[in-house]
This record gives sequence, C-alpha cells and structure tokens, in this order.
Amino acid sequence: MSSGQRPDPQMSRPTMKDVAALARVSLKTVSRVINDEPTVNEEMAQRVQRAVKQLRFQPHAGAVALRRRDRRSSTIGVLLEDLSNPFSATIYRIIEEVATERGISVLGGSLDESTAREHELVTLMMRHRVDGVIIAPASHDHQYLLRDQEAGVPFVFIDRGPVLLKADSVRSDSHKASAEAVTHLVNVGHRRIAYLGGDGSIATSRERHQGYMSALKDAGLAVDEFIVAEDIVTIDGAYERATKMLASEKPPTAFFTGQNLVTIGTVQAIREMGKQRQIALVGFDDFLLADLLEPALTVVAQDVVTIGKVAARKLFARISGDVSPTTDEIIPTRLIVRGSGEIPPS
Amino acid sequence: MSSGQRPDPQMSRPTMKDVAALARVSLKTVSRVINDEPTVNEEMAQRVQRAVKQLRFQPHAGAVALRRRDRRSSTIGVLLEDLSNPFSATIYRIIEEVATERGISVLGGSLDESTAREHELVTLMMRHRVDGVIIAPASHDHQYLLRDQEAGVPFVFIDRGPVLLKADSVRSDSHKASAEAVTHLVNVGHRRIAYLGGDGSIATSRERHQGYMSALKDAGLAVDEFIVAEDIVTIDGAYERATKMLASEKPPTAFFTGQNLVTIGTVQAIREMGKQRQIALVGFDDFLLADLLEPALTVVAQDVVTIGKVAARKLFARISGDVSPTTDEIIPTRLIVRGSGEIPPS
DNA sequence: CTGAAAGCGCTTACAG
DNA sequence: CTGAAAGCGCTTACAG
Repeated sequence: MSSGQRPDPQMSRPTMKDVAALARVSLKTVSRVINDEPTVNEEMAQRVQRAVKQLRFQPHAGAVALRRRDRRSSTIGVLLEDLSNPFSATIYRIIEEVATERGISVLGGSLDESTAREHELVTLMMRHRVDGVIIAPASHDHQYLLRDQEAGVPFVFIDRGPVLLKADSVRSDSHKASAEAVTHLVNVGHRRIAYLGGDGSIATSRERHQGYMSALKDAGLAVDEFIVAEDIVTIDGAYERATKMLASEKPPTAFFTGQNLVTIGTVQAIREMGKQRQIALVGFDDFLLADLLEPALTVVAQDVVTIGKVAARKLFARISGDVSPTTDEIIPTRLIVRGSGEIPPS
Repeated sequence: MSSGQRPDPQMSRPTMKDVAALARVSLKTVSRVINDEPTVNEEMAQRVQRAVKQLRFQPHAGAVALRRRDRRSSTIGVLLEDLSNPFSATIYRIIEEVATERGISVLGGSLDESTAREHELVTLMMRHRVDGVIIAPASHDHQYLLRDQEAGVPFVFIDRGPVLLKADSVRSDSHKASAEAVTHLVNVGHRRIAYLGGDGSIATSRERHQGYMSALKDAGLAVDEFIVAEDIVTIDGAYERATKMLASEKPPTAFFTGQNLVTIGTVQAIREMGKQRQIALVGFDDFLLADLLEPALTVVAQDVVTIGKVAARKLFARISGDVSPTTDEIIPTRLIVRGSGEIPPS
C-alpha cells in the first residue's frame, strides 16, 4: 500500500507524503519548507530540500488550491474574440507575460462573437475556479456574471464595456478615434466619404459608425446611406461592397473602414480598379505590412499593448484584494499618416 | 456551520453537499446524477436536477480531478513560440477548437526561443497536472520530459521534432519545401540566389538553410557565403543584411527568405532601392496581405491548419489511451506563385 | 437502487 | 519549532 508501488499502468508521481517519508519528517514540515515558512530547523529543512530534488517533487496545484484558505487556483481565464486574429493574439500575449511573472497560468478561449460560446467558456472557467477573468464579450447582457463576481471572481472587460454589470473595463475610444479619422479625410478635402464597418451588433462597431456620423455632421456633410455599410464580416464582403460603391454613378472619393478585414477587402477593391492613387482610405486598426502597401495605409491605431497591460494589471490588483471603485480606462488611439489617407479628391 | 452561511468576505459557491441537502438525497446520489450514471430513481434524479439548477451548482474541476481514478484534469497545455505571431496564434486557435469540443480547457504559453522559459512553463503545466501537452520546443534536449511522459502525460511535438526523446511529432518538411522554393528560382533562370534565414540554432531554420544548399548543389551552383545569412531575428536585421547585399558589387538577383519577419525586412530593402521589379523573392510562410504587395509575394506556405488539427487529434488519441508506436507526421507545403518569385534575372 | 465511509494531495487550525 | 488530526469538494469501493 506504500505509494512507492505502482498498481496503475501509469507511474504515479511523488507526493508530499513520499517526500516526508524520505526526509523522515512530518507532512506538515514538508509543507512548511515548500511554502518558505521560516520556522523550520535548518537541518530538517535541508533534508526536505534534498528529498524534493531527489524525487523531483512538484506540488499538485489542484490539491493546493482545494485546501488553501483563499482557494486560489493560480489560473486566470482570458476570453477574447478570436485568438488567431492579431488584435486578440497580441492582447493574449501581453496578459500571458504579466501572468507568468506571477506564476499564474492562463486559460485562453475564443468567443467568435457567439453568446452561447461565451456562456459555455465562462462556465468552464468557473468550474476550473479561475482567480479572475479578462473578457472581450460577445454577449450584450452580462448580468449572468454577477453571481461569480459575488463569489469573488473579478472580471475585467476589454475592448467592450460591461452591460448591466458593474466591472472594470479597458478600451479605446472608438467613437473619438473614428471621428478623428473621418475628420482627417474631410480636412484633405473629401466631401463624399464612405463607411464600411463590421457587424453592427458589436458595440465597438456601432461606436465607430457613430464616430463617422458625428464627424460628417460636424463638417456639415449629409449622410448618403448608399455609401454606408455596417454589416460586413469578411474580406470578400468588404471587397464586394466597396466595388459596388466605386462602380456606381456617384462613387465615394474616400473610404473609412472600421475594421481590419474590411480594410483589406476595400484595398483589394480599390486596387483592382486601379484607383489606389485616386481614392483615399483610412482604416481602423493597424496591421503588419500596412506600411508596405502602395500607397502605404493611413490608419487609426489602437494601443493594443497598453490595453493588454492595463487590463492585466487591473485584474491582478483585484485578485490581490483591491476593492476600490470600478474604473473605465480609455487608452488613447493614434492616427498614423502614411499616404492612403492624404490623397485629395479628384 | 452550514454552508449556507458566509464567514468569508467572499460568498462561497454551492457544493455537492448543498445540492444533496436541498434535494434530500445523499452525496453519492448527486454524484450519480451529475455523471449521468443510469441507475438512479427517476424521481430522485429530478429532485437533484432541480436543486442543481436552483443553486446554479458547478462542480469543482480541481476536486473532481483530484479524486478521479484517472486523475484527469480536463486541461491540456499548449506551448508555442510566441502566441502573438500568426503561425503560433493559428495553431493555438485550431487546438482550442478541438479541445473545446471535448470540454477540455487549454493552458497556453509562449516560449520565445528560451530554454529556461520552456522548463518553467512545462513545470507549471505539470503542477496543474495537464492531461497532455502540445509543444513547439525552444530547447534541443527533451530528455527532461521522460519522467512526465512515464507518469502518463503524452507530448506531441509540433513544428520541431523531439530530441533524445521518443514522442509524436507533426511538422512541415522544411528541407524539401526550401529546396522547392530555391529550385523554382533556378528554373526562372537565377544563378545568384541569396539566403536570409532565422536563428540557426533552431532546427527548422537549419533545415531551411540545408534545403537551400542542396537545391543549389542540385543545380550545379556554388555557394557564396557573402549572400548567405542565417542569424537574423528581426525585420530590421533582415532589412540591413538585404540592403548590404544589394548594394554590393555582385548583388544577388534573387532572394529566398526563410522566415516571415525576414521576408518582410527583405521586401522593405528591395523596395527602398526601387528594385521590386528586378529582384526576385520567394519567402517561407504565407501571411495576410502577401497578395496585396506589388509584386505580390510568391511563398512556400505551410498548412498551418492541418498541422494544428493533426497534432490536436494525436494528443487526444493518446490521452484516450492510444498506445500505438509514435508517429512523425509530415504535412505537405505548397508553393504559391504570385509574381515576386517569377521575375527573371536582369 | 442508495448511502456511509474512506481518501485524492494538500493546508489549516490546533496541540504539544 | 514540530506533528497528528481534520477537512477542502469531490469519486471510489464497498455495504446494504
């Protein structure tokens, strides 16, 4: 019955009990040494250290979490839109960085704009008793998180704020950034500026659309619904809409595109008509190679690194017991002028 | 002392005990219902179901794992080079997909080509008792994993094979793909083809370099070390080396670049000298927008999606008890002809 | 079919 | 300073 035997096909790993036996001390003493409690006899401590090394003992994180007073699992959950897209991937990476420094592991998940998937993944995270969650939600009602919040799990919202829930959030000012981009085009002389944006049910998409609208209004320009599209979710979709607009009788002289994929599809459309030197374009979100296109792409860029860092720090502060009022951090965006947005109307 | 009370500042979550009390059955019966064991009286089962709903009970994954005979934690570890780069991010996403279908959570980590970080993160994963690991290793000696392997944790290597360890692996044939790319340039008429590659200590980089060498040899061409660089790790580094080569007395007429960032830096260098219509270029790895450059980029593309899927399936097969001999899956690459690789020497 | 007891691998609270 | 007992939230093995 000693744990040195292996009844299973798979060898069992050493436990604290094995360490205690080898070091000829009690379980509790091993626990003390492992957790760096100072009140241990030097000689015993060394025996324990040696036994730990010899057995290559690694404490079972699950068992530790189960028994600890604070029930910390040393894991956090990070739920983003799609970990394969550059925005989500960068955010994840930054959070991972901050977490690893603290010995915390990260459970990651992609929501794909699906409320159902969000619910599933949150449930899964809760079963794992993560210490906190950073989420770019797909859903539009976050009351369901209240229960877990009250159970002590902090949630930090990223990119999109919480709805019907009080929680910290970190994001860019989409409205202002979009207005800035459109105003930039107005200043270059454009009067007929198209908007192509992503799924209008997403808060950030709506804000970008509204930023476009208010910039037009401020410039005294009327909105022409024919050159406004806010339901584009693929590169091809953007390509088609942009092509249609450009081929119309009254084509736009400039585009503001509210999302990465939309920007790419629009570039393709403009390029295919050979109009890349006539039609202006400003895109939301920067991406690798944007500066290698011809003309290079003018964009409003989010400060993705800062968003991730601020969110991670906020989460860890909450986990460490920070109970100050929730905050809504707005991270500044930056207009990067590269050429495509400075083409005057012809 | 009932768990309905909350001595802590943070409310405690309902446990199976609470469910049992509310449903007026034993713990074991609740366990049976939750685990879909069939031998439960219909009426009791319903009482349990109702109690579970009412309390919004979620089983504690850690406690379950601790007690299960097989000790499954329902988590896997995914350790890749850098989750913010498109290759790693796509792989992660695919694995996540396959895992989520099975109710498995994914702990992700970036190794950044650091052996130390690899060791740390593997240790962390082992503490969490992950059921298996998919790893694109930074280290060049994987014996240290033997212990965990024997303890029943399957490892699937991705992108790079295991060294001094027997384990499954899934990757592209870097050597063959590179040779193909270089031969393509030879067939276009090039006799002076430069190689710019990433960190030569990485196995895949070495294979790409060797593929370049053997293609030259097959074509009866001599190697000129001046136009070979295999220690480039940044876009700027590639830019500088390419610029230097192009500015030399005997510049190359074509480039084969062994990695994404290197390709981008080389494009910048060629472009800045205004030679994008004279100098040919084939890159290893495809990327978004490669087809929007002028000329569009010819690349050898890895089938990232298949690599991820095959690795994930292999891991889950192992976790489910597959004990067949280890395999080394080679996923075919594809030469995508777009223009930059078909420019003849001038 | 149902339940009381034991125990997974640890930490806690309490004696000595 | 050290250790024996209890218990975290579950499943297992075993009676009834």
